[in-house]
Amino acid sequence: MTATKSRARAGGRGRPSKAKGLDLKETILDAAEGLFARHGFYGVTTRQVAAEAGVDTALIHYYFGAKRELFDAVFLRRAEILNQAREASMNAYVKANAGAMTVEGVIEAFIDPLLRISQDGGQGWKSYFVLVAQVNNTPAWGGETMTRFFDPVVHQLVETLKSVRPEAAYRDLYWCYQFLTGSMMLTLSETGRIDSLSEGECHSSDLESVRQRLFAYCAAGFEAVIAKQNKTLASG
Amino acid sequence: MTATKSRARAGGRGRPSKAKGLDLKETILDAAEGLFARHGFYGVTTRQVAAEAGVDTALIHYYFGAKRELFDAVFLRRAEILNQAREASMNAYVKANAGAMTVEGVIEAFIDPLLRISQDGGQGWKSYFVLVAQVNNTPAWGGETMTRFFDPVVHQLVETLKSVRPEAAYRDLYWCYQFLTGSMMLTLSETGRIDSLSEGECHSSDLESVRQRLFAYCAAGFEAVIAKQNKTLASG
DNA sequence: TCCATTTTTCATCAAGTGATGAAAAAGGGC
DNA sequence: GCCCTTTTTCATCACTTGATGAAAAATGGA
Repeated sequence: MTATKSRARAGGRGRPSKAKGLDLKETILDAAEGLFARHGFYGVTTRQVAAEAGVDTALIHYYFGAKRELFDAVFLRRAEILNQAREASMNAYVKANAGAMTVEGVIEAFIDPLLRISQDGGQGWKSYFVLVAQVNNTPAWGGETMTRFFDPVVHQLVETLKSVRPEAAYRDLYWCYQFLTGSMMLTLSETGRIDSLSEGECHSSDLESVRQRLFAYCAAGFEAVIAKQNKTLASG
Repeated sequence: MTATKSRARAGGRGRPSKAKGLDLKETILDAAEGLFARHGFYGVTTRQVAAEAGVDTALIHYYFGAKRELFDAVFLRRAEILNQAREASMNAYVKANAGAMTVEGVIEAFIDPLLRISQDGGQGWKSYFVLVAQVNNTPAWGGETMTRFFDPVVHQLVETLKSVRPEAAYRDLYWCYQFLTGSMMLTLSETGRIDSLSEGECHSSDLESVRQRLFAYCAAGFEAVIAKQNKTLASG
């Protein structure tokens, strides 16, 4: 029943220092992020967020407006950082391997920033990836949200792959991207299912093992689909 | 505000024929299934389910008890059918190709029943797959639910693959299974994202195109990971 | 036809929901 | 020190939530 009061200052009401004000906004976003990730948008109440942040309910509306706007703020906060990291990674790869790009190299440049951020970015980023994976699987408004925030970098991936394998049809590249993103999102959300399924042989949080397998897995998948479809087309 | 009254009978209250009674139970499950799939467990109220089914709210509690029990009933209804179809498909493949099984063949036997059911089973099954994909990505209780219902057939897949590639480590097979299930679930939930992403080049509902690509994609991925890990081990 | 049983409806509860307006507290500029 | 602005709290609203008990209606067996 009582609030956690973990981070907010203890005494009195009224206006605190400007620094604290900004801090509270971030504290609210952190609390909301964790809760939304665990229980989804409808599974969380503004009161829970307030309690987790150690803040009055009204303060959330003061800073963010309606509940949905709070969710959007959570989603937006890290989306830009993510896009910049991925774009930079891909540009760096293209620049460094201009003459000798491989499918696997391009895919690694696309995925690896996310794995690194998840490993080094702390719990906030872990929650954020769970959130994105959840949105990615939400039929009602998830597709639109993903499109709005992440389309450009995906098109960059597809175009780069097209330049590496000019004979590949866009249709095949988009299907393969869907397969890739499904694997990637499920992996990043670290649901723990693989832990129990493998009876301790594998661990969701072991992203180093993922790195040793996912890039090669996806690259081989892309190559196989491209080869197969071109063969089918040639013989048809 | 007013209920849809789409399917329930029009007049009077009281006990209808026994056939109608069973029908109403199914009607409620259908309505709940569609709504839960679109908006998640917390995004749906029992009143919405009642309205969609054209039924009094109290009737839902009469038949199913608490809201969560209704959800479980929805999940359970098709899980068994699904497991039987997949198990039969894999057994048939093993029997027919005892001496000459391939990784791609096994994977196809594992996935194809789901694609066929989704194509031929009507809207109810489509909703159900969205629901499963959603649960699969739910960190709080999703992993446990998936484990409870779907572990056996997954172990059957892994064991069969192990018999085809005895040199493969279980660790690799489980990781590859995770990649596979991520692709498969996202594909089955038909979010429509690939439609807008590819600007009309691909369609979520075009499962024939999926069939022509997903099996080959996953099989190549498995083979690549197995080969790479064995090479790493040998040289390490 | 009467009666025990099952199904359906109605009315309502207690708790919780998102949201808001106004007052109180704390700064900062002068 | 005074006043204007910003931040925080309090009290509360109008509504929705999941759930239930009891009454009403329909059924089927004797």
